[in-house]
Amino acid sequence: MTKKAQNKNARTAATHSETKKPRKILPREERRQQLIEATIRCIARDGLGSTTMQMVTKEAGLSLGIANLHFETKDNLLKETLRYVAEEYHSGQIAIMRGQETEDLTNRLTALLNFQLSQGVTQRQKMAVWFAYYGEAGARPVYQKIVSAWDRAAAKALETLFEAIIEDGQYTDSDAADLAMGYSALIDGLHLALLVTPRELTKKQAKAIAKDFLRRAFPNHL
Amino acid sequence: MTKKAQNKNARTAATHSETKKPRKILPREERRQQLIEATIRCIARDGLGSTTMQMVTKEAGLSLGIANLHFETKDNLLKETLRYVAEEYHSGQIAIMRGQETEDLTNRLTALLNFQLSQGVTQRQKMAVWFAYYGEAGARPVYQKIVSAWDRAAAKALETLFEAIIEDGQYTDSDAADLAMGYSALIDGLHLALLVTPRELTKKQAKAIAKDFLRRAFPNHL
DNA sequence: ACCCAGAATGAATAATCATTCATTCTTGGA
DNA sequence: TCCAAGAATGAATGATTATTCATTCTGGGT
Repeated sequence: MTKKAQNKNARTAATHSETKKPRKILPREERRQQLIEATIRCIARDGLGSTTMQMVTKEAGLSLGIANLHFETKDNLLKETLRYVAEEYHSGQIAIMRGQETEDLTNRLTALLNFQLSQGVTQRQKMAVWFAYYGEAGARPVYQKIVSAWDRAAAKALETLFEAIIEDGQYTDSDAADLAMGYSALIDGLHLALLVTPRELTKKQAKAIAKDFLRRAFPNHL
Repeated sequence: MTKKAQNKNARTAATHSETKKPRKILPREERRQQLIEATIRCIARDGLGSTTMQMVTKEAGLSLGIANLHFETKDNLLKETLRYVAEEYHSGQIAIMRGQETEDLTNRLTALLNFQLSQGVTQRQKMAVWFAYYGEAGARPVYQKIVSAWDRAAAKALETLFEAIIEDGQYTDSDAADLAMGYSALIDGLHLALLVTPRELTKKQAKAIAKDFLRRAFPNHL
């Protein structure tokens, strides 16, 4: 028997021991989530530009056609992935800023900072996806649109928090809007530095730098 | 005579008035620069991921094969484009920071800020290219390598400048390295905001925010 | 005036990819 | 137990793309 014939047999015989994969059927939403998470890993590993359907479905351990079955098109899969990451980050942020947990402004501020530079947010996977989309945002208005609603909500919440702190601490020469924009720009910039030049910046340092910014702005609170 | 025949003639007859393009021969370096600039425009307009050789060469008004002739591969063209943008930005920055023009530290500081948020640097074209590459940097070490040498040099120059200012102003409780990292993160974040949400932030505002950061850090100098 | 080195062209090639869909398989309910 | 609804598969298709290279053209040197 030739090797070719053996291979053919192996592929034909359903009872062969090696690499049998019992097809599993799951509800639509579970599969969608599974595919979104595989997409995140692929984008982080290989970049948005060279992520293919083959890679994503293989990463998820499923067949090639599955992504089109649940997302129609690749474009759709990418948009849903961005939506997921954006929602995860921004909703977490906003929950802290609107903060039911604590009335104390200083606590809310440090909780926000700790979240924004937390292990979960600053893992390469998440930041890589984030900046991959930013990189294409200039050319793809649809990406901007997905993020902008969340972005505005987060900016508004931050401004409101800063206003309360400014009033509480009588920082009369500070503008809440400008400070909020500056602080979120700083956080974005630190995320970028953590992603691109991790050798030059630890998470601990990043936290210290962000805290410095807040201390200079609100000295009576930190 | 049919329309088809006319078209055929038009294409064949070298003397026809319409769309004749006298082939021009230029030295290698000029063509390379022309192609790099076309690449920048394409990345800004359509994104790094969907920029094709056809688009770049058409944008440059040249034939399809020309880019491979002068850059060997598309990958090479993209790397050289990044190198060009990185050099333009960082060499400009560093020249100001090392500043022969003025010994005055405050002047040097504001000159730096004005350059970093100048018309030339903050035009969509340049920022879009910049962040398109950052978006892929996580997956493409070669991009990190191209930028990192310049990046370290700029960071070093900024740190040196800040050290001088700290000594000059006796800001004893400030760390030059942390301040420098914070300031460049802030500038990066402002660039990102100008690119992605230009409606929410003007260049004037961005300058005011950056200046605020420096004022809080070096109150006696600004 | 006239070559010819090499710059420029673009049709052809080969590789890669997203998407389709005929077929196979799974499982909850009758 | 058995069946049908529909979930999952992956070979095939058609579109797009980077790259090649035979051919054409240009202009500086003789």
